[in-house]
Amino acid sequence: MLQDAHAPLDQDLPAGRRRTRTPTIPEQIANRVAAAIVNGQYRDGERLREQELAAAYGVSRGPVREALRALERYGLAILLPRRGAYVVGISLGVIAEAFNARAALAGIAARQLARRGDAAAPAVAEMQAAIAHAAALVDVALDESHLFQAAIRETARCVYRHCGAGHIERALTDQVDRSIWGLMWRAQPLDFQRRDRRLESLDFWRRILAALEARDESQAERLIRAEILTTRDSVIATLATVRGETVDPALMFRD
Amino acid sequence: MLQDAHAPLDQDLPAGRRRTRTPTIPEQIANRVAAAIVNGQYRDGERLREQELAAAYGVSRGPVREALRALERYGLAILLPRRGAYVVGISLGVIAEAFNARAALAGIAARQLARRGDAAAPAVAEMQAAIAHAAALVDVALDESHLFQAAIRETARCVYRHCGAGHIERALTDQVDRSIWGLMWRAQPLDFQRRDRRLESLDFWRRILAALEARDESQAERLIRAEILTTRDSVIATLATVRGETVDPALMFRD
DNA sequence: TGCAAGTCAATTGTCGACATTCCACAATCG
DNA sequence: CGATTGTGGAATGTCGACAATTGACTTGCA
Repeated sequence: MLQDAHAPLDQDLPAGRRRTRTPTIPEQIANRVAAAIVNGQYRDGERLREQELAAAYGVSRGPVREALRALERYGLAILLPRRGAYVVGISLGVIAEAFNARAALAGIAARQLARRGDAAAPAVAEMQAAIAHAAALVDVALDESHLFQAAIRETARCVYRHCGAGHIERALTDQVDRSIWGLMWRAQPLDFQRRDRRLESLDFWRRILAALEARDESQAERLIRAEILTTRDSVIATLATVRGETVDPALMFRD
Repeated sequence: MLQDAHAPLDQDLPAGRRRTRTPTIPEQIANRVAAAIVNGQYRDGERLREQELAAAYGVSRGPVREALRALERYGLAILLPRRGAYVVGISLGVIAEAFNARAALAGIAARQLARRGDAAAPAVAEMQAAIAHAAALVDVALDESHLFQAAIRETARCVYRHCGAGHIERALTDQVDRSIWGLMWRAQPLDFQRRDRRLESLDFWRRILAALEARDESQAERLIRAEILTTRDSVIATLATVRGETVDPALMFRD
């Protein structure tokens, strides 16, 4: 795995053609390697050599080291002191479980938010803004789909932020966000490259917002679960094709 | 905050006097700064300058950069690209909440484990070993209290590992472990410097083990909650003295 | 006087070289 | 013949220097 001498990093492009707010070099490297891992282009346990990666991306080992630390944080690699970095193979089952866990948590959060009554007003306002932002990005270029995804992600975060299930619940959601989402939001842009999926997701969130405004707990929970499980199915289907791998059907429940 | 030019890092000690399995330099730096943050020796938002830290610990900026990434992972600092690292002040309330969250989760895990019947056998065996290990470390030196703490931590992990509440529950526990524990196991060695606390904790775990063997769900849950909340009270009391800070009494509930 | 653009010091980002440690292999010994 | 110890190569860890960017200050202009 290193066949792709890759497209140039953003830093190598003329300033005029740069994407919005250029991510740092370590971030870009981490994102590319992460995507490669999620797409199954690395074997489980495969070694990630600093020198190799540095050469492949045309940078020195410093930024690569940082990228490896980031991958470790996302659970996509393990770093053994003095022994190097190794890929943690992510099976489709693990990815499916991540979506399932999130669906459950998000469902609870949405239900609680709907129950909160007027205390949910700030959430609704923020969601409207976030959804509008996402809507404006529906037709963004294929390789910019992460922008749309970020907007959708922000919409979801509004729900978690304001679910108000005590500081404990909030803390948990935050923590989970750091890692499980780490997987998901690497897989999802792949999904949002399809315009119909963008529209579908947008529609889901509009209906979720409506349910919250109507304080319909069950509907809010049902819809947010459906949105996440739909994403799961779409992402898993894509990855299953790319990786030629199958998933335990039991993990793909719909309920 | 940098008055302590600090004790020498382990690397500077002769090999014979080194502690077991010397941590890497970045780890040691991260641990010291983290302890300083938890102990309230930094103000919220205070800047962490790479050059300063490097000079203070007698290393170059490379290891310091890595240590800062680790602190970010623990939620004790935020890193802004090109703008440096800033301390995230951890209030006693946040620490108390971390313990509270853990108490709730651990209680559930213990209950489920007790309910699992003979499937819990491996957990019991591992716990016995871990407790024996901890017992052997009861009289370890004050500045080695982290060794005892590690043994106790392993004991707790046995419960989480085998609680078997589905992959989802396990994943959540793992995720929470990465961050919330990040706070707790930095605060706890402080606590375990007192021999009576070590004995008390050991006793708790022996009783928890007995409850698990007896398959007494309620007792197992009650005890593990009590152990964690006891630790919470002790740690918070110590920190409150050191930092001259008070905590919302509502967070210090007992059952 | 208020605002804008330009400049400068300080700090982080990156690099290449050197030091250290680990692993694999091989030679030696029991 | 198996186990242990020594050696060599390769990769990670660390370092100091240079480059790039930021934010604050100063300067110029309306």
